[in-house]
Amino acid sequence: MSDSGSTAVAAGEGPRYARIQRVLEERVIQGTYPVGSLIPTEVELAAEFDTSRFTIREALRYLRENGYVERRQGVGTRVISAEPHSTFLQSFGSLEELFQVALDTWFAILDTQRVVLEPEIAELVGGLAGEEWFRISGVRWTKPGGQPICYVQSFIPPRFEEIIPSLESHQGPFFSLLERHSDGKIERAVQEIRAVPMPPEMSRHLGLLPGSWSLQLLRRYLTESGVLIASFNWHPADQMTYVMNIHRSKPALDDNLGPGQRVRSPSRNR
Amino acid sequence: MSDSGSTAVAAGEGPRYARIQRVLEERVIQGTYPVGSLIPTEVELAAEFDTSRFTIREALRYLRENGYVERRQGVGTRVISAEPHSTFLQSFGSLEELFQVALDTWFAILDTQRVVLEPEIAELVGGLAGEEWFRISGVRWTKPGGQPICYVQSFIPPRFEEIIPSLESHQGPFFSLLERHSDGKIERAVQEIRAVPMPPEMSRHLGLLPGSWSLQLLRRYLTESGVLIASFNWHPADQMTYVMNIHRSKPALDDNLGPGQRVRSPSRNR
DNA sequence: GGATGCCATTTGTCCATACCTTAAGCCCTG
DNA sequence: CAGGGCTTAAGGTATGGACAAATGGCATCC
Repeated sequence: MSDSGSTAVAAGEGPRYARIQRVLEERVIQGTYPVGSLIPTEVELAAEFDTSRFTIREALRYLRENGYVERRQGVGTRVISAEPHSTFLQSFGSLEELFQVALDTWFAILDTQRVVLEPEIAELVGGLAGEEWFRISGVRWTKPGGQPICYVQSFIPPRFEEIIPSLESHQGPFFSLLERHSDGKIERAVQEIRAVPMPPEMSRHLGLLPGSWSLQLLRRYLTESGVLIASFNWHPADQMTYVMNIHRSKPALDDNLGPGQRVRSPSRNR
Repeated sequence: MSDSGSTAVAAGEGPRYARIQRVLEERVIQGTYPVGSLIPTEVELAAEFDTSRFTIREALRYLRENGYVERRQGVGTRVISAEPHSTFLQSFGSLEELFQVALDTWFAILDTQRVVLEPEIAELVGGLAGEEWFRISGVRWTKPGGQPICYVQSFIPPRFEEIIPSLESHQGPFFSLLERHSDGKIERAVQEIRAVPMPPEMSRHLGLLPGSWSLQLLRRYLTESGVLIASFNWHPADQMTYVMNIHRSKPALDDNLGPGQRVRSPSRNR
């Protein structure tokens, strides 16, 4: 189609570095520069395109930011992928957005216990069977005395023993308080979503009939020293939809659709 | 705490642009440069830090990439946020990752129909009540004659009428074929997750008892000209967990945990 | 008073050059 | 043959300059 690849500055519009960037990108995608190989050095490319090293670096910056190449001082620029990295994203301005409801709602603790992890639970919360963790159970409400939203059980590893009492009077998400008393910041979170029968005790607390079902959200917040907290949230199936927005490339900056969960209008029963 | 903010090059290690970058970031966070205001020009900052414009630009690049400021030629650098943009994100190398199972599994079409959208469905798929869309129903299997994984209903807007026949023999996800015949690329996808009773007809096709429950995933793929396709996936509740990984700042490049869904081992019954 | 055009300001692009840091390979030495 | 030091090559950081392009305000002209 085009005769790009010739040494003449590539056809096209826009600044020089952008044109060179497109040529280099195509060479990577086409395999002219195979994955795993080193592409020509900055000086060589500058000579080929009859430009300065500055302009070449600007073009290579794009290739690096899009995951095509990695660059190392003393080595060179190596192709690591023939296609761009991460074309779709879901973004969260903060971890609270994962749990957006927390801000407008009210949480009542029912009890706090030391519990020994059974093998099944241990696997889910990220601990070892037999360890003694803390378990805080409670119900989230729209407002004090209002509608129940979900039943919550949070499992907290034993190393936070001193913090447990202060959690009971804490406003806001538990993980943010724990993060302040932890070595490192939260690096990662994992969320698992299932449909499970609502356990009888929880049905009672939420005012549901026995045998009803729930959408269960399990979130583990992880620091470099391990699990910070793992929380189960049982939502009545007919009141909960988990919604997520995935964007191409760059998330819209002004997108306040509130990624995360939304409570379904209670009219839709079946 | 520190005496940063003085004109002397900020204490700290690393290259000059990185030190300046930290100073400027702090000024934005602290409100020394209020949101909405213009910060000093590149030339002024270069004079303040006794460095070149290049170094200042390198520092400002960081502020821009992290959503603190926006820059416009002829205007200047304006503070748009006192906190970094998008501190957590979930990344997808491709849209197929949302639906990772599709690659290793096999889809059997049960029927294709023109259907008039009822108001309730119309809202979910992103169409208007009364429109005539196409509905393709089928079952996804581990392999031909193997275990059923989920029941699928895909709703496709009328403008793709000519494509419908070729979908029946198409390998791979429908949306990728539709995208090729569409005006624009897929810009956005929305996924909604619910726990709903498995409709009786689908229970039969999946070999389940009546009254069983499902984890329902609804995905809408959107281009600039509207909905490309909307698919409902009903997974037997005890065989499905939807797992998502959220990372701080930069997604791990070598993270092949396979974000998306995983089929739970069938041993875990209750 | 309103439209138009000019001009100063500010960031965007680009150049030539220099030195530093890192990495890898080579050679010399023990 | 092994180890350490030297050389070389590459990208990383930095300077100082120059011109281009976009913007917004000001002055001017109708």
